[in-house]
Amino acid sequence: MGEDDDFLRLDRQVCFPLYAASNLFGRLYRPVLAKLGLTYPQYLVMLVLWEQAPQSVGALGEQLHLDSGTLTPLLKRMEAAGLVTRKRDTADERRVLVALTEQGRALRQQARDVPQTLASGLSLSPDELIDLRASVQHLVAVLATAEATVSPS
Amino acid sequence: MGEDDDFLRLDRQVCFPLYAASNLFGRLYRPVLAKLGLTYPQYLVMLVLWEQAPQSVGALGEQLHLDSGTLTPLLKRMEAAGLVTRKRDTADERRVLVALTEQGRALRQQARDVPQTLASGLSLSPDELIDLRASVQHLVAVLATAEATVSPS
DNA sequence: TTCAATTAAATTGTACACAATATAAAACGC
DNA sequence: GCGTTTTATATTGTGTACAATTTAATTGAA
Repeated sequence: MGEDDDFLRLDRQVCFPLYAASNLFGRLYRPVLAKLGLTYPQYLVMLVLWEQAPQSVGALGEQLHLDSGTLTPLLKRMEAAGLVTRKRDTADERRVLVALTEQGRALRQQARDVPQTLASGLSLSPDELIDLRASVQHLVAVLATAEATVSPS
Repeated sequence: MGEDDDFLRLDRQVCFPLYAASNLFGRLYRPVLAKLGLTYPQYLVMLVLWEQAPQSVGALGEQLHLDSGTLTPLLKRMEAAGLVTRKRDTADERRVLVALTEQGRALRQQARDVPQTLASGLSLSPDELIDLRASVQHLVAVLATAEATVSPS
């Protein structure tokens, strides 16, 4: 194993800590979100819908970088939980519009301090958090571009 | 929705881009790793084993931040694919030692340029990549600590 | 207008993640 | 030594992720 093999070293990977961090975040959120009756991906869907609703499944997927294969069953569970409604768009019957129920809107108040609760256990300075967020946001943009390049729409 | 609700805004979240980036990375790796007969998590296991083998399931899990519920079926598939062996540790029959087969060791050569291939499509400068890696590595350390604090061993 | 492409969701099948539980071996107290 | 506790892995059940395919609606070109 020569020098050029070293790119396979664990501590050289970006993907690896990213993967671990994402899993760890999910695990940390779980008990907090369970009190709201949400899973971590469902919470992210709610964040998107609290910004704007109704939205089509495709629009949700674009923001979350998920496709209908993931979203459809997830949204059905959220519908069963009474948080959202799913209705065919009368203007374009191919689309399904996801809207918030009263309960779904009300949940925002209960979720109000979730971010604080999580952040408070993290011993990261606000500056570190802001820098990190900007870096990862940039990475997402780059990865989304790369994805589009490989499989152009 | 007052000012203090703003922590729920999507563009304020760290977890959200992290989640998206991890998924996007997995999607980007998939076609490349498929040629090696690996999934993305399996590739990470191989990275760990290429550093040192054999290792117990628990030791693997500590490095990958995964538990036996995830690793056991994954390792069984890798065993079925002929990449690793799983043997009870004769010194402690509770443990299972995961070792590389000849094929598993040989795969490292074929994986040699996977990191380059991926990075080349990313339009991130080496410095950006190094900074990002350090930031996320730090985050993992912080998250792992938080996890240990919530549910102490 | 018609019917061949395109588009939007849903479905199918495989592979993670993880909490909770089960099982079995080792360590420990006495 | 022996029962209790702890530790290491496996199992079970739920919920994602995603490629590939299917279904149905819209668009578009002749």
